[in-house]
Amino acid sequence: MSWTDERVELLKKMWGEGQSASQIAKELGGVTRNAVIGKVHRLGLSNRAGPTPAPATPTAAGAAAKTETKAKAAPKPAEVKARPAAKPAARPVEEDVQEAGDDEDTDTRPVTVPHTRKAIIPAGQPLPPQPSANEISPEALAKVSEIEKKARRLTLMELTERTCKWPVGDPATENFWFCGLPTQPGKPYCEAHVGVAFQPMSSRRDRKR
DNA sequence: CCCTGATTCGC
DNA sequence: GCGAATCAGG
Repeated sequence: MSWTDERVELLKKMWGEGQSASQIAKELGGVTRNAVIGKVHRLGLSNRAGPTPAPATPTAAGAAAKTETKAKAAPKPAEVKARPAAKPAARPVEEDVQEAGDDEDTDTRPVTVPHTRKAIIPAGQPLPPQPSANEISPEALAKVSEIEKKARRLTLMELTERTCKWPVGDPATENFWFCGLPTQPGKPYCEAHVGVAFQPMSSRRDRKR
């Protein structure tokens, strides 16, 4: 594979969006993350952080006469600070806040759900189906509610191929996350969630209610 | 262990 | 220019 205009464009786009080199590599296909990183550097769009005014390069003073003069004033206004930033806004907060007086819960809760929540799915990848009030073995359900306490509570961006992609909570709420525990080899979910995600055809049928 | 980007250097 | 190997970290 070679770096065609299209591929380079996609690379720039994704890199600009804060995607990781490996993700970009997978998207492009035919290249490794190393190739992507290498290209990124050659393109000179490495530091995703704004034009960090690091002119005071003490080292560049005498020694290395590496005339790094490729800085064409790179006017990159579009260099948005696309930091993933997973705001910890809605943290359960289970600590006994011993504030001076004011014990009368002043309603300092994170955020209230916009009453009009229309099950909005966070754009993107194939999200696993919620088990809803289906017919799932109570054992499995119990197992799930158990592990959800241990879940890593990852954000969409933090998911990788080896993190459980089981969604928890309401996507329209701050209180939404993905399990994130280690996936079962070959599966998109962790052991517990595989249990409720993949119901054996037979058991489904046999389940008489 | 999983992952991240950065650098080097033979091709 | 390219990217595997390697480095340096989280």
